[in-house]
Amino acid sequence: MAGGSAGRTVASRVLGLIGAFDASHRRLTLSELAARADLSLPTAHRLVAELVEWGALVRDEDGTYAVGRRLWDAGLLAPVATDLRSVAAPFLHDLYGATLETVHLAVREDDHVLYLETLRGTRNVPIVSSVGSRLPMYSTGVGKVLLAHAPEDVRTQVLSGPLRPFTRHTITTPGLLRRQLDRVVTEGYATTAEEMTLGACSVAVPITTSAGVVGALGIVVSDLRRSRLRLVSALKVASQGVSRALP
Amino acid sequence: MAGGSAGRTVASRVLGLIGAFDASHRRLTLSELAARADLSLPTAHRLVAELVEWGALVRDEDGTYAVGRRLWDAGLLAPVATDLRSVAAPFLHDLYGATLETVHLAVREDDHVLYLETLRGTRNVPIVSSVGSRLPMYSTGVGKVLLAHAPEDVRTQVLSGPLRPFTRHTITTPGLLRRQLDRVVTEGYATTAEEMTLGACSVAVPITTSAGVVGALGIVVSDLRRSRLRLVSALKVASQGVSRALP
DNA sequence: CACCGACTTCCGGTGAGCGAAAGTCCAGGA
DNA sequence: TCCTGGACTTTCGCTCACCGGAAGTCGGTG
Repeated sequence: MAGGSAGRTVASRVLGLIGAFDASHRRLTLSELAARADLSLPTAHRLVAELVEWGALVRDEDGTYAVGRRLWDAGLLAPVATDLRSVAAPFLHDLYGATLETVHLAVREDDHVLYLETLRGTRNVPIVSSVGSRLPMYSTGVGKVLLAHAPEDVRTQVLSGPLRPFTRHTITTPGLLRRQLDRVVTEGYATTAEEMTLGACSVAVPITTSAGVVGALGIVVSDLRRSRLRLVSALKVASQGVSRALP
Repeated sequence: MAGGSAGRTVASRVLGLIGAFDASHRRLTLSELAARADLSLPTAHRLVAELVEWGALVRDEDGTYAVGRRLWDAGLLAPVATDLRSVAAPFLHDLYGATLETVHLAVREDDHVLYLETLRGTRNVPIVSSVGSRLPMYSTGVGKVLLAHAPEDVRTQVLSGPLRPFTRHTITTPGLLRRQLDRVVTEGYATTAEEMTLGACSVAVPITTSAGVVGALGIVVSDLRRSRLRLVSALKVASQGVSRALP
């Protein structure tokens, strides 16, 4: 068997096909799938046919492929902070009802924020996060909260890593960021001002249990100047509620 | 190679392992996985190790396996009525805010109801449905709505199939059920009274577009007698809103 | 300490899977 | 109409990844 294909297992090829999809590639043609999974066209064809038959992928009438319902089912069974999510759900709704702004529940995953839930507000604020998306910690409200309460090695790593600017307001100076994080701990909440997306500001608070900070609640608005204290109060109430209801 | 294992593809074994998990089997030991996927222990061991390495499964510290974060990610990319879900989300929140009861968004999948979203109310009403669950159509509010507006062959199939009773109030008489469905069409909403679960009643209305009925909105309460008309109004308002916002 | 059940590793035979190549299909232009 | 190019589909024979019996490991238990 020629070249780089030797030694790869069938399982890895199947997983490669599934992993070929991502948030910006929800639909792929067979050729794209083959290329992204690094498979020859016949191999991709054969495996994809089997995945479609099982329901892991679906083939659209225009010939493109997408993730299928059966993988959707399987994914829902993943124990991704299930306790936190189910406990927090009603409080997220309360927050949404009280503010009508975009509300987030997030946890730390290594050196990124993982968004577990987002309730999208009706106002016209640009939102880049959605359920399942991972964003940097230094440029988001929930991220700053989680980073401020993360173990020292994570904080060091993020602060010493490249702080890529997303907008002209993104904080790219480690010293300034660290001072902000210190203040997040003492004041109990974090804010961002157009640091991830122009036109979007955010506030966030930690969810604390006896085991420490297990997640963060955040709200995204177009302008913080007037509403900051009101939003912080609402977030703190919700966060207390979640903490109390957690096992 | 001996026996029934011949002819099976590696891909089918991998998918069998993923499919071994379901709502009542979220965690499985290696032996259970092997048995449920019909694999020998060494084969299961080898494949599972590869799935864990990729992130499709996770191994808990107690040795049991569960669906991993990477499959959760992939599942979120599935185009499972994404338009309907995103459009309906704010209206579901409105409904929840107005009633504080459990709110459902569901579509028909063959002869079952598939629950796309559920917002769980704070009242103490027993709820068996959750996102991704499939329930019969004849014993749920959203199910009756979707069945009443389903193609005739689906209606016939459900009515002639076994109507298994879940409680003593489940409707098991095809004639009675058909009369109810006719009334659902004329009155524009469906109700159930402890037909799926004792202590849970429901109201539901269709979401209608130019292409016909594309889904249903439902509310679950402990008692319908007083609030029926109020809930129907709220549901109809929300349903109109979703219809208008759908592409 | 022997036993048990569950998991892990080893290893030789073999058939599932690989990709080159040929075939099919369709859309767009000459 | 025929040609052309691109994308997908199918065939086929070689070969190496995979399978499972068997043996090894490990922790718990009487």
